[in-house]
Amino acid sequence: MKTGAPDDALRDAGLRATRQRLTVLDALRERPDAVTAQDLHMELRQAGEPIGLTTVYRTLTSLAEASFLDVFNREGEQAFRLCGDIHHHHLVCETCNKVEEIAAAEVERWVNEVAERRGYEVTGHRADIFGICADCRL
Amino acid sequence: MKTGAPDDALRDAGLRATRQRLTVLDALRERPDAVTAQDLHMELRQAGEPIGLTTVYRTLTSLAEASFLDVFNREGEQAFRLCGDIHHHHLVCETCNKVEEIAAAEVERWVNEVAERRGYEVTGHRADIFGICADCRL
DNA sequence: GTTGTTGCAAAGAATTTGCAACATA
DNA sequence: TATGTTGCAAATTCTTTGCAACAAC
Repeated sequence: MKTGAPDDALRDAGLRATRQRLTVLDALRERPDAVTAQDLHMELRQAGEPIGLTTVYRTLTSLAEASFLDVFNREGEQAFRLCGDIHHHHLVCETCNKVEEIAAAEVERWVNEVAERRGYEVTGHRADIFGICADCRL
Repeated sequence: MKTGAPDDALRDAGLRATRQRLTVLDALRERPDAVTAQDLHMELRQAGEPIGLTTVYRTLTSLAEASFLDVFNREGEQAFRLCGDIHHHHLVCETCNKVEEIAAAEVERWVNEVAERRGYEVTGHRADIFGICADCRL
């Protein structure tokens, strides 16, 4: 029994701990990159996990709504990734799709300044960096 | 004959200046906000412009590929907006969808610092602020 | 036992493609 | 006139929904 029981997130989200949902959560825990519902479903099926595409979609959507996942809108589709904190930014490797979280105090400062100067009430912001990680540059 | 002839962009992109493409470009010039192919098509048709949805999609895609438009991936669909410079950031009003461009020297500095610290070769970044503009707050 | 969950099949929405008619250079 | 462009209809792709069988609490 390890810390951070696999179904804590589900309980917290008011979702029943079904085999399928646990499977999805486990898969997400092992990836540093963001996945698509389609891709995740295919991988799980290939790994022998019996789970329907619909369920993958529903599980990812529920977890994202409960703020357990980050949602990335790639062209045409959306990718999901486990996230700890509510607020953070990302460093994304465009080659392997790995996503690292980054702190951004500087950005927050800049956001507030700009918004105030232009008369906006801030409701959110995003600041992501795209690049090629050290491993992929080898 | 005004400066910045409406079809300069098309010429530059190696595209023929057809009535439809000029119509799309004109429409884009009048909007400070990003539009969806579907929405733009509907508006043009309602305005009596004979143009097909397929053509709107193709025109927007071509212009975006030629860097004349910015592409915003909203959930499920993508919105386009005319852009002058290759690089800039945005202040987006979530109520009226207006998009203002903002300078972000501070952000550029932050981007380079973070990337270097983590061993990434920067290929791009994005920094947008979402909020409610002064007009919409009245 | 209740009530939430699953997953198939079908519906939907956004976008792309085949192809014959047509406009631009 | 030669080649790029249009637009309809049909095909694709991602995502959602209806609903009956089923699993969690």
